[in-house]
Amino acid sequence: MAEIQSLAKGLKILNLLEHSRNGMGTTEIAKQLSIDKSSASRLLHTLANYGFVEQDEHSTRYLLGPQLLTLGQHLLNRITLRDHARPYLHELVDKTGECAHLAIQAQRQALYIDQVESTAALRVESEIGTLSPLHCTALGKVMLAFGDCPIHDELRPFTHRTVTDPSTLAAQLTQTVNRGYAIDDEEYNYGVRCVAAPVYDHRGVLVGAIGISGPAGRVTLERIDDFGNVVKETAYALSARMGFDAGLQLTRAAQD
Amino acid sequence: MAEIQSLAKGLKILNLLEHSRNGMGTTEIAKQLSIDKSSASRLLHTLANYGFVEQDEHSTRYLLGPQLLTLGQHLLNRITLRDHARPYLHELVDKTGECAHLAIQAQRQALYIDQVESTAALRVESEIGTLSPLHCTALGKVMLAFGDCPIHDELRPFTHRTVTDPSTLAAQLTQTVNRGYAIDDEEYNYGVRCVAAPVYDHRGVLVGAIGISGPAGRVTLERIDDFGNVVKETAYALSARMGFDAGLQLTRAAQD
DNA sequence: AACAGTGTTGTACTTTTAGCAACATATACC
DNA sequence: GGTATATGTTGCTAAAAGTACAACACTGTT
Repeated sequence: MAEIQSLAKGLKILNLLEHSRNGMGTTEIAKQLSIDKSSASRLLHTLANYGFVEQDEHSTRYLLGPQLLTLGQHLLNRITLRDHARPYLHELVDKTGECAHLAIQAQRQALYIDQVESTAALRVESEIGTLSPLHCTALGKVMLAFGDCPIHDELRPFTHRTVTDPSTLAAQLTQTVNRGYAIDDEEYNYGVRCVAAPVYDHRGVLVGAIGISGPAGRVTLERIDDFGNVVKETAYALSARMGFDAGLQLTRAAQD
Repeated sequence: MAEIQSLAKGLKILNLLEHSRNGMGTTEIAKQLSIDKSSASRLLHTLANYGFVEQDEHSTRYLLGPQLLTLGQHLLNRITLRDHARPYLHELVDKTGECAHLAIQAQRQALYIDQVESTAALRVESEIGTLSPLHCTALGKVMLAFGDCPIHDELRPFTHRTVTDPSTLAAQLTQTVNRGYAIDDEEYNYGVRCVAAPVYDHRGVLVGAIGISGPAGRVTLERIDDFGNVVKETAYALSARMGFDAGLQLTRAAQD
């Protein structure tokens, strides 16, 4: 197996910088890796050009760059969430018999990134990759209620049940927080009710929402609290799978 | 400035993989970067050796690797908002000649966590670590306008200009969102005007605010829009430094 | 079974890179 | 201030590394 040595050296530099608190100088890095100062200098410039390292202040010491953060976050938020969520979506389908969805927030909307269809004959069709408004979908309301995005846009009506009054919506969101799951009662599509709950990552940051949606005839208002609790518990299990630790929040709050 | 080309290619692969949800194959990567399959293959092996990429399941497609997460997290823990903000506070002082501040939200108040004093003779004294109300300071208004915290407390007056009417404040906050910066026009301390703008982190979450404050004689209402735009742009640059990418949301939506 | 599509190896060619300087700049110490 | 020590960057050429073109192994498809 061939190795591209120049690349390997660059990667070694990154690993080296991880273990230094205040950054390292060109010479220091060169010594650690047993390469010449000039090589280290050129490697560092290349890394800096792509944002993988950064020169601190007076163009002296090098630190890890923001690009690593971008890539790392990207990895964390996208790849893991969807993969981890899949079995939980199946679990929801098994327990409720309805279609299950996973969404994240994007462009102030809810972006559906995964879906597991129920085997039931009457099922709600939906497409992965579509954007839906936040104020009238269960997944969207979860993001408004548990997330950090203020309500910027107008509350456009889609059905006669769509909540268009901000204070009514605010009250609903408070209720949503209290009960731990959000409801869409035919507010986006006639004949469709949805329930959704928040998914957190290891830092306790809201990363998405999972939920179910089904015809109002099956997802009745009498049963909706049972559905809600199932979704809530499943979402909580998924959060735990993502490394979320409820105790962590308390610790952090105490610190700040 | 010399560039190590092999290293650059490896880094380009990482950037490429960021924008693909399901990973990419060797051939696909090679085409995108206009390099040979064999080169791509060897570069990928090297990246994989150091954990920067990973082969998915049946040794076919490549994905971003866990090492990026490690480095990214490391960076995140190490570098704080305050460290990042400092040069930008200096920049504000240089450009405006006024005192610059950094604040975060804590306990429903604005907590001043850093300050850079201007060299001007008439300067506003302020102490790091102090808490100020949200409704009558520029930094606080930023948090109300761009953040997620509803207005809980009563709007206590500090000067005769303090806004105590909730709907007036709400209108001001809408205005604040539209123009991108907040103003405190002698609403907390007589003779002091402040301007502040929001700072976001890599996830697009509001993490704090930076702003300037100075005597009303220098920070006049005529000049306040100029100050505002300077603060806004500087805050935006700081956000970018924190990993915030305004285009990210669009990119994400397009991919899935 | 042939085919189109991957991904990984050999090998000779040629380009890039490493190492050695010199240079520029910064910091410390009499 | 001037010398000394250390650092970071830049020319230059030998030498080593990487590239391209194959051939090969493997998969799934028609």
